[in-house]
Amino acid sequence: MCFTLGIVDHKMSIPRILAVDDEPAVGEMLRFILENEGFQADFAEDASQALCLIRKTRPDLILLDWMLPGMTGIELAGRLKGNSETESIPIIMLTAKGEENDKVRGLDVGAEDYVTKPFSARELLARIRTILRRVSPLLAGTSLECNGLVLDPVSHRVTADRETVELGPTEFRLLHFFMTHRERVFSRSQLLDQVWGTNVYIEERTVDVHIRRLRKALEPSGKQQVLQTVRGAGYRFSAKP
Amino acid sequence: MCFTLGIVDHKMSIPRILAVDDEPAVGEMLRFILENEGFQADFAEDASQALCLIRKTRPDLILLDWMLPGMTGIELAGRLKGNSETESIPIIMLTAKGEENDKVRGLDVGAEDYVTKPFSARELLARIRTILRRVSPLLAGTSLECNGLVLDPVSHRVTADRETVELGPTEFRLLHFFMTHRERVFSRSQLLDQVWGTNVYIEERTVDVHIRRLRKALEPSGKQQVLQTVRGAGYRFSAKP
DNA sequence: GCCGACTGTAACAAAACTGTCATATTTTCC
DNA sequence: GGAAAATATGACAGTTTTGTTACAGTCGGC
Repeated sequence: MCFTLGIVDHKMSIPRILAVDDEPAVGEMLRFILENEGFQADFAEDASQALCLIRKTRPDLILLDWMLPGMTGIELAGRLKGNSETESIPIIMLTAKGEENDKVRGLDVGAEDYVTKPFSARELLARIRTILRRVSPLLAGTSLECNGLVLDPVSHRVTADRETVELGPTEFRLLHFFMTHRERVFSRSQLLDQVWGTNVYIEERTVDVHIRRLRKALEPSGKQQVLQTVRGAGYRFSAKP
Repeated sequence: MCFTLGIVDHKMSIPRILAVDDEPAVGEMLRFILENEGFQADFAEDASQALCLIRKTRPDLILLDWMLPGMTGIELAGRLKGNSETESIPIIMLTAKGEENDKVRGLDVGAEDYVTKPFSARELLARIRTILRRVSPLLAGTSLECNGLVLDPVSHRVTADRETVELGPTEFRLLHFFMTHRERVFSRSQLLDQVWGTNVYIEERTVDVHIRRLRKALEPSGKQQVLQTVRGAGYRFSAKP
């Protein structure tokens, strides 16, 4: 079926998320977080703008402020859920603290989840992933790509020019971190903090060893050059030589 | 003096930012944004924890919620600004919307800037950069440019007309220093102090050698002319021939 | 309890960087 | 033009940093 094909096609690309909030600052914050995580982010300030964008961009998930001028978030949610074209788009409601009882109404109206403001970036992302995984597994993994090197967090798989690359857990996390923080030097100690976790006391030279393992795993594909040594400073992931 | 050496050393490293907010979700959000941007981020939930962390980590900048349990943010700010050890640490106050008049009090107490919640990540980062640039340009980490010659402290990379220039650590520091202090002559002894560090006793002629190496590295691009010899005085970085 | 995969550490090898010196080369001033 | 001073250049050996490998301990599954 052509329609299905279209959907499938779409599902292979980067998840598109629409944030709706009357506060532009919140919108920018959301967009920052989402884009940083590799999602495609759109932002609408009110319900009509949201509807327009939904029609145009067909988001895979919607973050919806409960309180909106004109049409409230709940009304908008209800309308989306009542329309066969849009009813399958999952919605996460954003509610201000203390509006707990509203959450029931929000859920009643068909929202998949709700998050109270102020929310933590990590929590929000976790919920987004959970829902995307449930609704359409192929989407949840914002797969990261860098000329032929692809890392898919969901399937926990790395490929170089379509060839599977075998990595241990640490190497995977290391590569994931690098691919989300490109063109930037990190000292061994920073890497230990960010990839191993804070307050772990591990020899700095251990980082070298894992870099080595990662390079070795990438070697068959020639992609090991993205992991660059910056003498005296640390390591860097970069597409440029 | 040893103390001075420490400071100089410190200024070359990554900016450390402390966020203080009684709402853990906000703290996580801040940390997420800051770390993602490459800052070193710490987080404190209350004033006493903040004081402890300030003593321990010596942050380069503090994000301070106006409203804190126990001691308010303003009180804490006042205390920091009253202490000679901490008075030079810039503070950005985070105030809730509608507390506009409080902003004056915040500034009175010595805060460098204020941001109203909810804030946009981009805005917050922009203000942080502005302040860091003002307080200590070396920390801000924006890339330096001079007709085609670009030095990016973040990726620790130098390019001349888009072509990567390979530099050793000392040459990198030397160029970095020159690009942040253009159109000015420096004697060999000044350069040794500023680039190598104080209390290092090294032959002055050594500077010549590193200048030579730097020039050689820039030669392929023809950019070596920015490093000019000032006979009898030292060296100068200049865009003009 | 055994096996295999994974980690961190240590030790050695290789590579890169550094400071110094000896020797050109240039500039300045007489 | 020539001497003296200042700077440029190239080579070298010591040092530091990084690469690489081997090994032992840990953990989970079977």
